[in-house]
This record gives sequence, structure tokens and C-alpha cells, in this order.
Amino acid sequence: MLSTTDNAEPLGRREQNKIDTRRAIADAALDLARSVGPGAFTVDQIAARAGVSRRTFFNYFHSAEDSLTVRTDTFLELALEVFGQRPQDEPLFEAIIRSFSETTRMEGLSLHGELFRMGDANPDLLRAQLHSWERAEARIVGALRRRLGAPASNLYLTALVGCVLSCTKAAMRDWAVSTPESGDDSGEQLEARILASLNMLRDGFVDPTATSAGPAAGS
Amino acid sequence: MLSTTDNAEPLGRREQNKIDTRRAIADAALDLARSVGPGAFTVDQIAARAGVSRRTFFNYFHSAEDSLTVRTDTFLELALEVFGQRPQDEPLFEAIIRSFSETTRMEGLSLHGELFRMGDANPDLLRAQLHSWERAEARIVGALRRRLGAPASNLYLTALVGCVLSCTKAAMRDWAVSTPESGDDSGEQLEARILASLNMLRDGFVDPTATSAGPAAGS
DNA sequence: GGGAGAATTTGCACACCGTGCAACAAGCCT
DNA sequence: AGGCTTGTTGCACGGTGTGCAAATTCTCCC
Repeated sequence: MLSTTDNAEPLGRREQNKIDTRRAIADAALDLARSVGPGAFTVDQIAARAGVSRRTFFNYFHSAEDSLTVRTDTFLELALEVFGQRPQDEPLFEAIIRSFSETTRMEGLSLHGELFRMGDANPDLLRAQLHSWERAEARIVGALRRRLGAPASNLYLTALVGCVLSCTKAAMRDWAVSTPESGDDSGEQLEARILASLNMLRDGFVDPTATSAGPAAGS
Repeated sequence: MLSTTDNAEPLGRREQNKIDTRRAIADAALDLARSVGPGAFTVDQIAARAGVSRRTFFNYFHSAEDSLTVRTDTFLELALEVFGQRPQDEPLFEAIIRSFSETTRMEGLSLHGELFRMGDANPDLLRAQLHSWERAEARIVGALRRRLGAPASNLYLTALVGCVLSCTKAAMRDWAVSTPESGDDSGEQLEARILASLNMLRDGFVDPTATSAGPAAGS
């Protein structure tokens, strides 16, 4: 299991414990979702498996579903972080595309397909996931505003970011449904789809006969 | 109050009662959200105000928030319906743009701004609204698939629809926040923003300095 | 090392949620 | 009318989410 934060920062016992607890809860929830299905378990079960009290669970998450969006949150957070480290003078779409495809390359991927499928089967989980993307959208808009500065209107920013995330979402969904229970080696498949959808976006969706996800989708 | 379905179909007492009840509940929920704020009332209160039992409420809606998304649902349903009546040979973006701006022209508009602001203040309501858009997205993808036929790939369809809805959403959000407590006369403002965002989409978001919306530019 | 003080966990209580179930009422059909 | 179908209601019950105060754990400084 790859950790997204390998920082060896001098964390106090307090900080470290909280991180561990949060992780334990999220992992417990994921385990349960895998074994008995999303929405088929209670908060008490998560808490018990994580080795904390029910009350503590609610100190960390607002609901059972929320504890299943941690991975989605960190994925998007990571993408944003990668984006922030791109050179300022790089063309916008170039930076966006690279950020996402780079992020997919360093993330545990099959998990996200799994989560997508879970969301399809459980409305409450789907809502939590949508909310997760929504929160990310707000953060990305902020980052983009800092990058582009004043000339970009609010409408432009929010529409653009919404579209980029919609494309990424569409790519992940398409990948999730057409790549049944794959191993971790299907990263290229996903990357290709993200690339393809973002290229469609850049080109204004001119061609309805665009290929689903070819290995090459040049600009 | 304009009804979106003025069909004088020969509905039986049964059907009519159900429609009335559903309406009564939705109206009661909206009233409450307006008077005490979203998320600050219980299902019992909604049921009482609607003149039905608590149990009956749950026969119609899964949660209090769901009863507040009825208007959003019907708005998107109406847009889809308008789209379905567009000529088949009309250019795609033309049809999409016209569908939405035509729909905004016939809908009680200030309400949607209100709902948007409510969603900002209440996470659960926001989730319900996001879910509403998500459901609409699925329906629209279906409609588009019928229109475009086989040549359109799944990824193309879902990405396109997601982007169109993201743009519409961005337009409504921008309009909602920059048009405080307006009357019903601000329809043009919204229409202009939808037009602007969908044009951005068609042009591939090339120009960061795009104007916010028509005659009056925001931020 | 130890104790004051801050942060975190936990148990408890309580109002509210969402649903299965069975009784009841209201529309429908001949 | 009288049976049939469909919708409403009350009830019960397990689960949810949160305020509160006591107990526990960590931090810091002497």
C-alpha cells in the first residue's frame, strides 16, 4: 500500500495518533464495504473494527459514507498538489492533463474503479463521492485563480474546472465499467481515457466519432 | 405559480391525489426551508405542514433534503424534454444551448438561485442537489445516445454531457451569487451566463479573459 | 520524574431518521 | 353494492448524529 505522504516530518504523538486513527477508521470502512457491500454495515461495526468507540468515529467523520471518500479526497488533493508544482508558463491544458495523468500513475488505481462501482450500487455513497468532487472543485478553482490572476472571470474558472473534473470523472467511470476487476496494471487504460476526454474538451467536442480510448490521442 | 405540466389528461382520482400529495409535501418543505432555513427542520414538521403523516412522507421521499430537489429535477427534466423536440439535424451545440436558454425562459427562476444558496449553507442539501444533477446526466446521456446513434463513444457522450451540465451549473452558481435576492426579471442574466459558458465549452476554453456574462460583467 | 494543563477518547442520553408490517381507508370496476 | 386494488397511517425497532461531562492520554516545563 503506497502512502501518499511519506514526509518524515517531526510529528508529535498527538498528530500521529490522529492520523493513525483516521486511517484505521477509513481502512475498516473500506474492508467492510468490500466484504459485505456498501451500505450494508453500521457505524458501530466500523468503529469496532477500527478499535475505537462509536463516538470517536463521529469525531472524525460525519457518516459512514464519508469514511469511504477519503481515498477519493486524497486522489484529488494529490492531483491538485501536482498541478501546483507545474511551471507557471506551461500552457493551461498541458498542465492539467499532465497533472491528472501523472497522478493516476502514482496512485493505487484499481481501488478507484472499485469505489466507482460501489457508488453505482449505493445512492448515499454516490452522494458522498459527488460531494468529494465538489469540494475538490472549489479548491482547484482557488488554485487556478491564483495561477491565472485577475483576467480570468469567475464564470470562466468555475466552468472550466467543472468541465475538467467532469471529463476526468467520465474517464474514470468509463474505465471502471469497462475494466472489470482489473489488477493494478490498467493504469495506462485510465490515463489514455483521461487524455482522450481532456483532448475532447480542448477541441470543443467537435467529433462525435471520437475513439473511446485509443493508445494515441494526439493533440 | 406556473405548472410545468398543464396536460388536461384524464387522470383518475388516484393519480391526481398522489400528484397533489407530492406537491403538497414539496411545497411544505420549501416553505419551511425558507422560513427557518435548510436543515433546521424535521420530517415531522414537513409532514404536519403538508397534512400527511410522517410515514406517508417517507412513501414519497427518502429524506427531507430530497423533497427540496423536486424543482431541480423538474427543471432538468424540462430541459431534456425541450431538447428532445429540437430538430434532429440541428447542430449539437446549437440544440443544447437553445434547450437550456429556452428552459430558463419558462421556469420560475429566482427559486433556483434560492436553492443554490441553500445548498451552499447545507451540506446534505448540496449532496441531494448534486445527486439530482447526476440523475439528470444519466437521462441526458441516454437521450443523446439515441440522437447521435452508434458513432458516438460512451466516453464522448458522458464527458460531453458532464461538461454541458457543469457549464450550466457554473452559470447558475455565478448567477445565484451575483444576483442577490432578485426578482423574476433576471432571467436574461442567467440566460446570458449559460450562453457564455456553453460558448466557452464549444471554443475549448481558449481565452481566460472571457467576459463573465453579456452586458454586465461580474467579479 | 512529576504534575499542571491541554487535547482526545469515551459512555451516556436524547431527538431524529428510515423502513417493515399490518390494519385501515379510499378510489376503481363490474 | 361489494369485492379488488392502491394508498395512508400508526407502531415498533434498530440505526444515526450530537451535546455533554468524566476519564484518559499527550505535552510541556520545572
